Amino acid sequence: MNKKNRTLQKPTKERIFDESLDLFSKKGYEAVSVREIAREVGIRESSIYNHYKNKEAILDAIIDYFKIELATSGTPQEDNEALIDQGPEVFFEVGAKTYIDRINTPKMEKIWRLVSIETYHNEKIKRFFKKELLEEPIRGWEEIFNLMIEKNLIKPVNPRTLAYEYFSFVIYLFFEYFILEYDEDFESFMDLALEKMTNHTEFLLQAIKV
Amino acid sequence: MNKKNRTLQKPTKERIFDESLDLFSKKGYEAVSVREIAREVGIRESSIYNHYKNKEAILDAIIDYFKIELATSGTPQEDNEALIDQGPEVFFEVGAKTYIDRINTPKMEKIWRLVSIETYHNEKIKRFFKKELLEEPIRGWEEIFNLMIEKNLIKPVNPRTLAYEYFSFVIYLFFEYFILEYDEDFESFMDLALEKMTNHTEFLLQAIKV
DNA sequence: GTCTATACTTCGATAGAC
DNA sequence: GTCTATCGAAGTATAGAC
Repeated sequence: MNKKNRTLQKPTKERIFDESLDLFSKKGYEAVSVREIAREVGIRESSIYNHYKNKEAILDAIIDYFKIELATSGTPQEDNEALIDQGPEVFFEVGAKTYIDRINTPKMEKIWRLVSIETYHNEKIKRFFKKELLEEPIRGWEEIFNLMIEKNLIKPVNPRTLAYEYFSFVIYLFFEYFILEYDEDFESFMDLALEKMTNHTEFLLQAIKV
Repeated sequence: MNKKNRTLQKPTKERIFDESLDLFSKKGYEAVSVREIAREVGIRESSIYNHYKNKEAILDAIIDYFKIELATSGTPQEDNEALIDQGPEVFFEVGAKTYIDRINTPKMEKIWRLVSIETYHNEKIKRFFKKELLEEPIRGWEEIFNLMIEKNLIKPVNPRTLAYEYFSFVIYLFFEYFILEYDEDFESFMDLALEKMTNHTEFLLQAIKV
C-alpha cells in the first residue's frame, strides 16, 4: 500500500479494534480467532501482536472505551435536582432519552451487545455490568423517586420498589434486544421498544400520581 | 469395576448426561471439552461416542429433557378459568409458585442456567427461549388479564401492557439470578427474589384493583 | 462398552528476516 | 510494522483390539 492510501486510512490499531468489535459482537469473544481478525484487517495474525499484547487485551480496550463513553454520556447528577420539580413525566422522558443516547452509535450498540452476551462468563464484564449497569442505576432511580415523594409529587410508595418497577423493564428491553433479537431489523425493533417503554411509563405514572 | 458396584451405579449414558450438564452450566458449552466430560465420568473420551453421536448430541438431549419437564409442570390451562374468579391475588400466587416449581430440582436449575447463558449463540436454544419462555407466557398472561377485565375484577388497562408489566419482572429476576449471581448463595438470593417479587405483585395489584 | 492409539484441525503466540 | 515459518497445546472424532 502506498503512502497516500495509508494516510487516508485509519491506523492499524484502530482497524484491529473495530474489526474485533464487529466480530466479537456478532459471534462472541471465544468464537472469534486472532486469525479471523487479522484476515478482516488485512494483515497476518502475528502483526496483531505488534499492537495488542494478546487477544484479551483487545477485549479490555473495548471495555475501557465503553466505560469512558458511558461516563461522559447521560444527565449530570446536578441537573437531576432541577428536573425533579417538573414532575415524573419529564423525568421518564429524560430517562428514556439517556438510555437511547447510550446506544446511539453503531460502535456503542455493538459493545452493548458484546457486554450482554459475554457477561455470563467474563468475570470483569460481569462485575462491571452488575455494578455500573444495574446496581448504580437502581440506586439512582431510588434516590429520584425518594425526592419526588418528599416533594409530594407522587404517592409515598417504597422508593426502592419504584426503582425496580421502573428499571427492571429497561433491563428486560435490553435483554430482549441484545440477546434475543439482535439480528433483526433495528428500526422496527426500536419502534416497538419505544412503544412498550411508553406503555410502561404511562402505567407506572398512572399508578403513582398524586 | 465389578458387577455389584456397577449395578449400584447409574448407567454410563446418564452419568455422561449429568456430568455434562454440570460442566456446561458452570462454564458454558464451548468451554467444556469432551475430554473433560470423560475425565469426570471416569472413562476415556472415545467411549463417550458409544453413547452420544457427538458433543452437540449431549446438549440436544439436555434441551429435550428441559422441554419435557417444562411441558409436564405448571398449571393446566383448564384450571386457569376456575382460578380467575378468585381474583388477581390468587393468580399471582399461583403464578409465582409455577415459576419456582420449574427450577425446583438441582438438575432443572442447572439447565435454566445453561439455557440462559447459551441463548445468545445457540440458534436452537434462542428460538426455544423466545417462543416458549417469553412469547408464550406473555400471551398467556395477556389472556388472563383480559378475562379479569371482562369479569370486572381489575381496571380496564390494556391487557398486553399488564402482561408485560407482570412478566418483564420475572424475566428480570431470572436474568439477575442465572446470569449475574448464579455463583452466590441460592437460599439468600431466593429470599431476596421472593421479597422483590412480592413487592412487584403488590404494587401491580394496587395499581389495577377495582 | 471400554480401551489404546492416532488422525486431523484449529487455536494463540513467538522468533527472526526484511 | 509486516512478513514467513513454526511451535505447542488443546480440541473433536475415528479405527480397531480386547
